Amino acid sequence: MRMSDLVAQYIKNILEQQDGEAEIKRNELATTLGCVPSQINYVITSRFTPEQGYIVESRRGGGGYIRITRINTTRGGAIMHIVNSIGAALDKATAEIMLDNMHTRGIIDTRTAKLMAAAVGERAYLSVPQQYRDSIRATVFKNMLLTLLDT
Amino acid sequence: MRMSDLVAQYIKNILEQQDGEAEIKRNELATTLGCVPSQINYVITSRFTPEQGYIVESRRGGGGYIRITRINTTRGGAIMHIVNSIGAALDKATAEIMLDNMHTRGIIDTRTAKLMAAAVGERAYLSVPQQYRDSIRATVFKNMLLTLLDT
DNA sequence: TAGTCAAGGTCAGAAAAGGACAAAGAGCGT
DNA sequence: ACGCTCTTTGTCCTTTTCTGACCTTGACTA
Repeated sequence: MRMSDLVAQYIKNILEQQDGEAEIKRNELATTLGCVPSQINYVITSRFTPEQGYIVESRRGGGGYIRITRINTTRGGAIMHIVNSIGAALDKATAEIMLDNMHTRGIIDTRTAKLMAAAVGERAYLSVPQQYRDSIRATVFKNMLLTLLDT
Repeated sequence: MRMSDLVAQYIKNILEQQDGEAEIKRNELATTLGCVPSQINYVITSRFTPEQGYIVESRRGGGGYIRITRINTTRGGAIMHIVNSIGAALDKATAEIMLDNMHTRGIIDTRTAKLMAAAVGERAYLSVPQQYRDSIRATVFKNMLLTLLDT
């Protein structure tokens, strides 16, 4: 398993146990998991962004910390938030992160996540020139998200 | 025996042993079988297509992989039949008829039908030239259909 | 207040994978 | 022999992860 996944999982566990709030010490966690400290930053910037529904605060110096908070919203609010965060284009990786997130937050079930992932997966767009892919993906994704609102 | 057949065979063996799911490392497999890495791609795109009942996902970067999932085609005979009846292009009207049909036959529920309809609706394709729309729609639709069979 | 130590932050670069695509080769039917 | 399709290979590209060197911030203390 990738180090980054391990770190992400570790943090998610804490979030789960502590009701959406995890406070960690960067160096300590790095030592515990056996990685360099900057790896923690990498994981946070790649997997715990605002787009993905997290707020990250931190403090340097003695007694410093990194606090990760999961944003709590209603289902509809969360979906609208995601819809609004999608611009004219959307790449596959971002779409997958969003789906994964909605899934872990219980907004969509596994089946739905897979169905939607199939609709935005790269393999569905091979027949069309690069330049168009991310824009169709964006609209397809948004349209699907909107239907989730009235269920 | 052709290299491509060998590769296909190898993957099928794994699928056999691992209950329909094979996760491979492209470079590793290429080395094992003594071929260039891109040969693996060729085999996948030519022999593990949606029409043939396979879902393929992959990831780049450190710890990357290619995962091939075989769909249970007997259980989903009806769906596979539909997948194969779709050619390289699919217009919105036909897609909707298919969805309606599947819904009536109880193959998919209302929610799923709506979700899928959103993914193939004309609104999602406005940003792309006409000539491409029906072909993307076809692949998006096929890919989604396959996930319905995924256990 | 200056100095020191304890955090965390940044960023660039290397490494690890897989993807796309074009060109060349092999086979096969007519 | 010719043309068409399927295979094979190689080259270059993109994405994702990992690491380390160097920077900034904050608390404490002499």
